Amino acid sequence: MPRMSADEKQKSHERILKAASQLFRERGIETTSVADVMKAAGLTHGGFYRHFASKEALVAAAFSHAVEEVLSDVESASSGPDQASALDSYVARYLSAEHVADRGQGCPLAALGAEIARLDGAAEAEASDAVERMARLLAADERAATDKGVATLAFLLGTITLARLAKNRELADRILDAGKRGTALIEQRW
Amino acid sequence: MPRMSADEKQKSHERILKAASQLFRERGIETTSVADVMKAAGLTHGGFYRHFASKEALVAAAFSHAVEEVLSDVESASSGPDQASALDSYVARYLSAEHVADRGQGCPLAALGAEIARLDGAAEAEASDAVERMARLLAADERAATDKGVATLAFLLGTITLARLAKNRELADRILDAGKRGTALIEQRW
DNA sequence: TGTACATCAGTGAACGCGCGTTCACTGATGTAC
DNA sequence: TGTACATCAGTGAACGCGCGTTCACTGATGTAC
Repeated sequence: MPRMSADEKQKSHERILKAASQLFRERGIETTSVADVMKAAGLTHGGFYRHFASKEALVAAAFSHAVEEVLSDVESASSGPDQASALDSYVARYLSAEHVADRGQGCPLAALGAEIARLDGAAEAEASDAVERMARLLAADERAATDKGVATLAFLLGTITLARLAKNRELADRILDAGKRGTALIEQRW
Repeated sequence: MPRMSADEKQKSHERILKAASQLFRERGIETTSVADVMKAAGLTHGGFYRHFASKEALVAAAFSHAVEEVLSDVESASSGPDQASALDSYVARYLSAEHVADRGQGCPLAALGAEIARLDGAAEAEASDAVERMARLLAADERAATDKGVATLAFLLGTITLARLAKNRELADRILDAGKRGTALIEQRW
């Protein structure tokens, strides 16, 4: 069957990256093997090293991929006519039961932040930049104080982490409600 | 050398628990081996199963141990004469550069929350209860709305997670400052 | 209180297993003429 | 455009290694008389 065309290779590359960025967020980095990722991408593990130098390199690339995805999503929405409501709808989606359940497509900082903070590879620097970019977006009012954005991000991330720890739906909903009230408070009174 | 007295066994048990609760918070659960824990407790790995049925059981016990430690610390302080200022000083300690650096002795929800949310063992139920107890303490004003406590906890946890991702001290300090301002806002305007 | 014996905390070698990574191999792809 | 050949994407077996766990063993502890 081998070998594939250059075009096919790039498609494989993207499938690996997509699978990794989802599986790492869902199950964690250490708990997801290279073979798991390759299988999810429809390939066998041996071919992995034609695409990435190591698992560590994949971690950095997959995290970066997830961050760009989320960021460009918010960026494009908030560059539209109604910037404020675009951010509001992003916050509402962030604090939804769907986001609590769907780690694989959710916020990479919430899913992997604590784990990445322990590493000291390329992903660490990526994550630090992601925090700043995300905060700047959430600060909303142009060149205004990014500390408002930092506060909003901290609040969102903390809320979803607590909601994911809740053992039942009712508690999770109470946590999400507190999160909504909190972000509104920051929005209005910062 | 073996065997030790019942008294010595209990001391070993406590050393294992203490080492585990620190190492798991520092390095993560999956990235800390049973042998690492036993070595830190001054023992060899073989003896582990005289104390715990499995690594999973140790995880639950160590997490619980860390939570009780933190909780009794805050509880005893806030049952004193000046409850409000005891909570204030806890929040100040939580949002300190020392807490950012010292994961091993810090908040177990911040260090392990995301990782535990992915498990489905005994530790998961423990963590859910820990969220509720912690929130009740932080709500401060007696039987008042615990959603204020939930919001404060989310904010603290989110802030320390972001600060731990910061690649330099300056950014970390800016994040901690935003956290201080945010908790004060919740305290005053909730 | 002293003696005989069962218990069991701790040791360190060994187990099966899954991990990240390497490698010989395959055959379609891409290139040089 | 056609032919000859080098490249290399993907496969699947194999590597060394560290993991959680088990086990035979040790000798001090605890207990029964």
